[in-house]
Amino acid sequence: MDAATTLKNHDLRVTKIRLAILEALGDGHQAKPYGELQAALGEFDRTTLYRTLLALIDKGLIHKALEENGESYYALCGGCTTHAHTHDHIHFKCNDCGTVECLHLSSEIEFTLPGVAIDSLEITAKGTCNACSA
Amino acid sequence: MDAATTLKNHDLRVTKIRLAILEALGDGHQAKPYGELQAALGEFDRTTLYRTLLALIDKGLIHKALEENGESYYALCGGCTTHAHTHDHIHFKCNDCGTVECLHLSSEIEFTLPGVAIDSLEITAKGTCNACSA
DNA sequence: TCTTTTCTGCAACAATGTTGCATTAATGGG
DNA sequence: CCCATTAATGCAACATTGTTGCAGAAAAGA
Repeated sequence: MDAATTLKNHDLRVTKIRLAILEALGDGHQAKPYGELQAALGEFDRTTLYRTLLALIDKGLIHKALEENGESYYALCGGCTTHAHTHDHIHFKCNDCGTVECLHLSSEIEFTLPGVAIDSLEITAKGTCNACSA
Repeated sequence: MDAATTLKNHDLRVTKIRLAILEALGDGHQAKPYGELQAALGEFDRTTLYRTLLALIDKGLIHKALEENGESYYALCGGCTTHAHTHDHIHFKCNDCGTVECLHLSSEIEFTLPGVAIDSLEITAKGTCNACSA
């Protein structure tokens, strides 16, 4: 399914910046920092980028993978559907190359905390990726 | 051990703002957002607060518990020593009252990712806390 | 093509992060 | 207790991101 169709399916009009963002996010298993998106989409206004990201998040097309040093990382919601990301979805950041990947675990992470009800889990792992450790 | 001694033990001079920050962070199992710290420490310059937080983090007295919507939450390194927080340390945020707590798990969370070497894990759980679910 | 609805760009402002520099305060020695 | 040294603080200034209002431009469907 192409990007334009995806947008229509989510009640979003097909516009240049939306197509450009979806293209910039690539195959979706990698998250990109806001700054990189802004640089890649320099032809568009910063406010428009900001609002477009909000719209895409709202409609479940992308998600904020992580926030680090005041910068947000965004990624396509690949397999993830609109409903909450489940406990088998984690983000991995390579300390060497800076790449942030969305990964799925084969099994869910489980644990309980006394007295509290857990709605969502955000798990960020940091280390060295395949390519950088070679 | 009082705050002044703790500071000295970590190669930090004992100053007003440092004592005030340590006091503001209370017993340490709860993380406070930057904005709240700044409001509580209004008598000090914003830059000084910023640099003092960096210094306290650098010396292992406090840590950044989480970052959300561009705001950082800070907490005392209670049991944690200077070395990295281990996999049994998580942060829980109550969606109702906004409280962020540092919690320890009885068992470490374990999982592997093919090909990558994991150095650190950050786990943030969100939901409803004990008090708010009552 | 026209109309409606939404999106975009611009202006403007708030908050946090960050650095340089001069002044002030904390420490340890005498 | 005072002095010299070293580190911390406050101020100014600027970068980046987040955020809102509003008018003009563009998308969608009839």
